[in-house]
Amino acid sequence: MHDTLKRRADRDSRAGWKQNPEAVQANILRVAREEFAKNGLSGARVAEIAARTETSKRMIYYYFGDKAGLYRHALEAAYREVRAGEEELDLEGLAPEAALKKLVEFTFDHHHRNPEFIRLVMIENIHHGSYLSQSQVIGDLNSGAIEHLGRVLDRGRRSGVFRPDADPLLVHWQISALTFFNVSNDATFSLIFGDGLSKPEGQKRLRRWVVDTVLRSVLPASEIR
Amino acid sequence: MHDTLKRRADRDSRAGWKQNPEAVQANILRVAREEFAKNGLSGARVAEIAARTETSKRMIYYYFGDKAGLYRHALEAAYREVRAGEEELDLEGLAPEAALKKLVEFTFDHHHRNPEFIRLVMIENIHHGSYLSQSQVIGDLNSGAIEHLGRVLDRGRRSGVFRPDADPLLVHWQISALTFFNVSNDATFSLIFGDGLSKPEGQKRLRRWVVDTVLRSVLPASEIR
Amino acid sequence: MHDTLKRRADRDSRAGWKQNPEAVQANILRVAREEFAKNGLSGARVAEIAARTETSKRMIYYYFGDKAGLYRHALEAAYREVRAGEEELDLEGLAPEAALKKLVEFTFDHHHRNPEFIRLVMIENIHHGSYLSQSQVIGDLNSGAIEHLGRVLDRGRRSGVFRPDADPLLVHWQISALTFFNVSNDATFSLIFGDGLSKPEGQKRLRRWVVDTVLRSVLPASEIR
Amino acid sequence: MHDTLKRRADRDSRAGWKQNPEAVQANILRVAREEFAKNGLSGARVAEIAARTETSKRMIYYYFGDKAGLYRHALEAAYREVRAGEEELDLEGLAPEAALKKLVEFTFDHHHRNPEFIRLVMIENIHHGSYLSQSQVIGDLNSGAIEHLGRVLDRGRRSGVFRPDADPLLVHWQISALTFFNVSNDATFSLIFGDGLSKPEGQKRLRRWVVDTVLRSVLPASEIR
DNA sequence: AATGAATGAGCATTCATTCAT
DNA sequence: CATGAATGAATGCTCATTCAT
Repeated sequence: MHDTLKRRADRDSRAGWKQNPEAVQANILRVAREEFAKNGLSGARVAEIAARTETSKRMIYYYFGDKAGLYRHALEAAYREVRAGEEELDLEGLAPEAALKKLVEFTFDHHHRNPEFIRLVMIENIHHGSYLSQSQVIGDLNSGAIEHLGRVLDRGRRSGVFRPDADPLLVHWQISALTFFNVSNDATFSLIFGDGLSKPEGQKRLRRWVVDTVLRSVLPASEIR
Repeated sequence: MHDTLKRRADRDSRAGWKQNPEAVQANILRVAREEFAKNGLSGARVAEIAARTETSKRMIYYYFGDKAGLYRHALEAAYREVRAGEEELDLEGLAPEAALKKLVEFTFDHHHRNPEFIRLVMIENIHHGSYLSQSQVIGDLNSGAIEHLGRVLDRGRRSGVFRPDADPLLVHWQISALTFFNVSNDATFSLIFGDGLSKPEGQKRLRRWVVDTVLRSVLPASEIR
Repeated sequence: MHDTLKRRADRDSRAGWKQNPEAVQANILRVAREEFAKNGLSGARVAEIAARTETSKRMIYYYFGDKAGLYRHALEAAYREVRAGEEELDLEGLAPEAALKKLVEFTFDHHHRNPEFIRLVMIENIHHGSYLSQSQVIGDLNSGAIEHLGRVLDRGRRSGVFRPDADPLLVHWQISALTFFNVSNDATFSLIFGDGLSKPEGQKRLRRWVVDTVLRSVLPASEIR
Repeated sequence: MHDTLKRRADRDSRAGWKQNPEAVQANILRVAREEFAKNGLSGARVAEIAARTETSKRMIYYYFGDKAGLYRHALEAAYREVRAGEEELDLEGLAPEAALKKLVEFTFDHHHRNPEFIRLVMIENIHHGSYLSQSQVIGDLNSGAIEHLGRVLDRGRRSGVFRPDADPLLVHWQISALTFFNVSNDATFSLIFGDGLSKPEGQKRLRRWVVDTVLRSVLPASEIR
């Protein structure tokens, strides 16, 4: 072990992660994501974020420039994490229908488990996407998802289990809509129609219903009428 | 004609709708809805709302108590308007499939034409529905939509064109998800996947796709496999 | 006495000058001028100005927008006051030489008695005149001074006591330079060359010297050689 | 060649003037002078100075203690440079009138060419000379200028071309005032009376006018009346 | 001698809200 | 009912300066 590394390790075990820029930034970003997700961009308070951090308000400005910069970085980090999760999903070895089913279920579960990410995206839409548009990460986001899905649909089309005009963009849009709405609009939907679908049992039904809906939507027309 | 009414009429014809409580309140609510929809609850500024109003800041507090009260009233007004729109829709005279199609198309178009309402609902979900829950209107909202849809599905089930387990709540949820997401997530979706689906041509395709998806989802299982 | 005036008077004697916008603004401006003159634009503290005021920091922003706006108004007010002082000076009844002498002495004394004004002008020059240039008052400042002096010089030229090419702009410039420098550079000059000229006796000598210099500069060339 | 010197030379030829204390300090001082002249003492930013420097913020504190210390050193350096310029002026070989003329012209031109120095002096006066008073250089500044001028005036007095009561301090004061004001108050004067005197042609007129004024002021009284 | 990281006190400014008339 | 004036508690942000290596 190098001397400097040893010293840093010593320090870290003593004074925590201080004098360790990456850790400080990660710590700030984690708290910022929570606060922005909870209160929105203008609703979040820099002082509150700083207070919940292991460092000071000053460091937020040192690393992220201003509140908007912090928000942008938190948003980027959230997107990057999601992207990383999607990468791990291996659909190539499955039959087309099973692969599509798995993808929908994964997305449904992912969004369900990550309401913070959903809320950040809601907030970003409230702001007309103006912060995401300034970010570097947008470019990276496009490629993957559609291509993955495209390959699955291709295979299904060739084997005749999917309709020939199945469009990966539309299917992805549909999966997104159904799994996103489930989290994003839970509050108002429950208020108006009761929380039956929000409870574990309801979520199970909903999950099956969503999977079924997506699969049906890509079946060959002949299979239906 | 009563004296006071006469005076009011005089005043109205002179200074417009001033000194006319209902009109003043409506004017405030209209501006408030726009501002809240554009900037969110904490993002909206009472001063800005007042400035765009034909009256003063003081009147906002006079009629609505505080900022939260104004927001709640604006939200209620928006929901009430939507509700009124749904009432007008007459599905009883149509065949089940045509009725369902019409309902989906109506909802799709309505949400598309009323992004302000969509944004208010998004904002309310950001706030966990805590303002809608305090409102008087929630009670009125439930009944209608589901019952309407329920009757259509019933008729379809009886005539065998819809699957026997078609659940109006799930179908309504699905229609909401697809038509809501279309407006709510337009910004981020366009940013990531291009704005092809946002443009008129894309919206047409999407509309057909949504209708198709919903209809397929309620077909009898036997019809598919 | 009108009722409202009476009420205001009552209030004023009770709660001071509050609810009296002009007085509040004047009070703020007076303190602001002192603070800006003492510490410069960036050196002055809004909080400090507010503290020395009879009102609050909030009112400064209510009436003047921001710190720069307050500075601009304070600068304008100072210039306006000077202008008003110049107006009172009546030179028309005096012989040309006596009139010029009186003008120089008046300017010398005025600047000497109003170091705060001098300092504000110094500060404004440090800022390249960018605030004065945005102000409305600049236009009013030009006309008077040069014209007054021009008439005096005209009379002197005609009676042969002043040189024919005496230019009011240059003479004014000269008077300004000598009387302004006396106040503006007192600190450094005293430090380097001793404070003899700063003390009352020295100021008397300087005043005579300045008057003499100006008068000599406008004598006909023939009178000198 | 000593080893350490050799190393330094190696370093210097590689990394420029780094690791060369005098050069680093000079570099800092040059930038500091510019920034202080442009923005004033409180208006200047240590971070900005450091950024425009070839070294770091830490070095500023290492060499100059704090912001005030840096300002003081920058001010001193500026004065020292001016002083060095004055030394070079050789008036001894000229006739008294020619010598005085040359001195005035030199001062006028010098100030015109060195607005940064003028601005530093303005700033120091804004601060009541409190930094210059702590400086070591003040002592050196006095002697030269007045003595030089005194010898010229002496010679003129003896030959009868200058008035017997011509006081070198007053004449110096006058030269300073006229040439300093020309630069220091250019912004506000131009704003109020037009920029005619600021342009090259105007500066020529002003220069002649200033020389003329100073010369006339020291003529024997008998010569005038 | 040198550098990136860190700090706390302070600063200009804003906001929802209430007062006085 | 209506309106300009007034308020205090925050809020985002900056600055000179020091620490750790």
